Amino acid sequence: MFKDLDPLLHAQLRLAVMSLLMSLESAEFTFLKEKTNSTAGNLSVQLDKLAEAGYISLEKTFRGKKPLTTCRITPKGVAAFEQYVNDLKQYLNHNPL
Amino acid sequence: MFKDLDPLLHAQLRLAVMSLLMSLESAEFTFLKEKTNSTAGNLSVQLDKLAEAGYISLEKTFRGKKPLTTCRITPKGVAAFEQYVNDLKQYLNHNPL
DNA sequence: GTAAAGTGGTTTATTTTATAAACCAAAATA
DNA sequence: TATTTTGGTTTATAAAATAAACCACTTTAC
Repeated sequence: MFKDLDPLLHAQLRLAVMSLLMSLESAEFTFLKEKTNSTAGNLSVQLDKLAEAGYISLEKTFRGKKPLTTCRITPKGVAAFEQYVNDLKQYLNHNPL
Repeated sequence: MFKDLDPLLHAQLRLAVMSLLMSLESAEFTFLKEKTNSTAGNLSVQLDKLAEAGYISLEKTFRGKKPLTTCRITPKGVAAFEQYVNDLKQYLNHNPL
């Protein structure tokens, strides 16, 4: 009855990041940090997890002399997000038996 | 932008239990165990947490000689569930900026 | 009747996660 | 030139989920 929820997406910060990236071509680290109201440490860790799963790509460059991390959702990430949203519906629409 | 999700509800098993109880007058331990496909140990722990938060009530009696645990959602639980579902929408409907 | 397995759980231990704290290099500011 | 700020990473700690072990009692099989 209840499908398992993708544990990578069923976590507040990672879900927020993915949600933002779903509607954005790309987003910078600092932008995500602000929008999600997270600490840099936490965000850094969670971005790495999403990247390791292949849900997002991370491009690390420099803007002038300062580091610049740019994030993009991948096709795999889009698919995973959509699947997650779909699976979650079972939990939210409390269907009677 | 992203409201904090109630950590008590943002957990697969507890959410599944609450989802079931939203549409049921009451449910027995074994019923919830089957429907959620969980182990007795895990379910026991998570039910206790929901009960401690006042989201459900647990009635422990006997049926014949065997223990019988009956679970019910409380008004507080209903409110929390509805709030959670509402908050979650922000994360799912990826609104552009 | 008594050993073995099953029911309906609880308790404790282990693993996994999330979060926070500490740190680092470079740059900007005072 | 010391101090703070920026843009992060790495490491340590706290919290959570899960699994394993256990318990009381019952039923079934010898």
